[in-house]
Amino acid sequence: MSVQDKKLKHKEDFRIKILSAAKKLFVEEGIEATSIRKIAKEVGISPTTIYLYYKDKQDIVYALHLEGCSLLRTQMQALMHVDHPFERLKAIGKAYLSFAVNESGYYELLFVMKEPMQFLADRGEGSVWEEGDRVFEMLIATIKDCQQEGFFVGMDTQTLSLQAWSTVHGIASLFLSGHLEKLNNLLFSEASKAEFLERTFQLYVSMLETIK
Amino acid sequence: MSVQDKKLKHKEDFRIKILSAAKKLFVEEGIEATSIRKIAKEVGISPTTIYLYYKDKQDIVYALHLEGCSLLRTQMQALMHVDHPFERLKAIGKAYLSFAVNESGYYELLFVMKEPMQFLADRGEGSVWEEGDRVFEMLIATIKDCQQEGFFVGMDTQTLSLQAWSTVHGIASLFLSGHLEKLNNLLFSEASKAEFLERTFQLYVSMLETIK
DNA sequence: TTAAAAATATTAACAGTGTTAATTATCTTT
DNA sequence: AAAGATAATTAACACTGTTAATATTTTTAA
Repeated sequence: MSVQDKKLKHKEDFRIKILSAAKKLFVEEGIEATSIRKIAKEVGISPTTIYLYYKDKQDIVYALHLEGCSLLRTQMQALMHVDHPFERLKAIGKAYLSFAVNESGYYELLFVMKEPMQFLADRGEGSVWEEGDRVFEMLIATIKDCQQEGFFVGMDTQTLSLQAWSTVHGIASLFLSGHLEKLNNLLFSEASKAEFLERTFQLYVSMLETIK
Repeated sequence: MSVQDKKLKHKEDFRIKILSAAKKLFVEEGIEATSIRKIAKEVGISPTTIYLYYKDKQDIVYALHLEGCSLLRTQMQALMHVDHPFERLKAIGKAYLSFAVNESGYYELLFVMKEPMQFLADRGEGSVWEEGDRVFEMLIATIKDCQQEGFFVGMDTQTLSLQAWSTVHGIASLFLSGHLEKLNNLLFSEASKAEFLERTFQLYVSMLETIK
């Protein structure tokens, strides 16, 4: 291994070290409470050393967001084998909601926080959220398959996909932000907390089945 | 006017002064960039003086959120006279989306940020988001009216209401967070930006019409 | 092997943040 | 006018992200 390769490896190793420290902290204490200084302490280096491996904090946040993206994509990819497209669509929706609940930190990073999108915007006007695109692509493909099987005939695929995403994102984000909990009209007990996502999702599914 | 009344008035005047300074800053520079120190400078007082009138920053954020709530409620209230309940439902949905676009700062304060809900949670476990409740109540009432007119027969009113809210919130929040913009699959031009909200909303409306 | 050069890491520092304690100024009451 | 209560301020703490200057280590060249 040449010296140059060693350097690159060292650089990559450190990037990973920093990132996993960041992830550990942000899982344990939340994304807001995760500072550069705490990450540095976790890795055992000086705070400024981090800037040799990441441009700034947004860069770290973006890198973390990429990890979340690939995790979600992996989970959804496992469902792409489901034969019947409408069943697959339902499975994807459920998986998305599960991801929101079980990986709430990642979910906020991917779909709620502005930072990752701002990072892309800073990178240039025409920059694209490729990792998000890949995930969304699976939804589009599934809905296209549905249409070929006679579902949603004559409807615009893109609008349909965006609407499906909006629906699950809407309920997931209201849930995670704590808004549902504080709404008296929904006076739900601890037990039925997660059930609320399920019920709303099921209603949407039944609406999709009706319009067929 | 007694001395005690004068004191109360002075206190209330100052609370309003601080709040409108906060609102001005957060409209001009965004909510993130609005600090206690900047608010104080805007009012022309010392930063610590603010703590004589508001418990902490979260308290100010919550007060600001209340103003946003009443603004949204006012706008929606103006639609409650629409006779046909389904037409009213559509009008409410449009008004909600308009609020999200035209009062994006308030929208984030009301439905995206965790702080106001955290403020309630800190106030006690059984605390309720009354102002939000009042807005949501209008949606529930409208959907109930729809059901009495033969729409959505046999469906759960609460779930239906929550699902309607989720749908519009989903598209609004994805739009405001910048996620839609960076999605290549949606490659939308500047002109069609707002159109995306409209299209997705219309699709939902047509779905509601279909299930009738 | 040693001296120069380059890469890497650290400390010090800046300009901010929210917030509290101690101190000063102002107003109210006796 | 003096005493007491209220209001407002300054000073300070413990943080934040980030940059410049300095020190250390590693690599290259003589």
